[in-house]
Amino acid sequence: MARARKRLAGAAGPGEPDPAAERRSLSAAHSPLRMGKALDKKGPEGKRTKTKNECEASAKVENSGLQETSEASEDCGKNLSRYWLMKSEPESRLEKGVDVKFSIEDLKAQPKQTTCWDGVRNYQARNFLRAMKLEEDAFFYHSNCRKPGIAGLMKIVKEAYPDHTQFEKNSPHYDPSSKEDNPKWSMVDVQFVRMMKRFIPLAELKTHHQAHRATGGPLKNMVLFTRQRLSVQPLTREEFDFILSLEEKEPS
DNA sequence: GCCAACGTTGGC
DNA sequence: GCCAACGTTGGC
Repeated sequence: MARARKRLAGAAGPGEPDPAAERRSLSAAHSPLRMGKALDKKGPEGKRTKTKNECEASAKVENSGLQETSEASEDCGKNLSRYWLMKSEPESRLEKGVDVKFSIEDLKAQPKQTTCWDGVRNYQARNFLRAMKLEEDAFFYHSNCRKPGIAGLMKIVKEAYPDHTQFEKNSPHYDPSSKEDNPKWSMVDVQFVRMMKRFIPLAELKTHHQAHRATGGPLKNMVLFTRQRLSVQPLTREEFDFILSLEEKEPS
């Protein structure tokens, strides 16, 4: 966002999590929570970002929970492709006097249609950012708005690096506990790929999720529903492909 | 380490 | 605007 808004990820407030909390989150495995996107710019880029990590690290972190391990281990070796869902608020909302709004239209309007995904302040979400690799696909999800749902597709164009907003006192995402020589929070850069052929509303995803819980369908464990509030979350390939297939169908 | 209070997320 | 879910804080 250019100013963005993002939602951040974490829930907690002021700030800074302690190591124990971090450990807990990591081990917990997963869950996604929420997130938001960010904003804007200040620097070269503006919005939120993601991170980078390697296979090993990422596989460990992530897998722990959310996805299946088997899948994860596979990834590590070869096809490491993973898919993501990242939340951002498309409607204006002030956070410490700063508008965190950042919609997919805002992303499209950025230079090179690229932004840094800043403002994530939740350990699980941060760890997912760190697990992201170049060229991976992510859904751009509109949250906390009149029409929540998946608006489009973007891809990771820069792996995780320190989120500069954690050091900026004026940022709504300033974290006084984070030190320059040991940054706590990360972001990645994302680039717009395309709008969904049709907007996929949260309600529709939920309907499928509920049906799939009974039938064993692809959305049965979708993190969007199993871990509320996670702003950066992983999707399996099956989840990703199923959601893309919804584009061709009539709204349900 | 437990756990109650607190604050945030985010759908409705 | 309400409020349920849930992560974080901080006393003990």
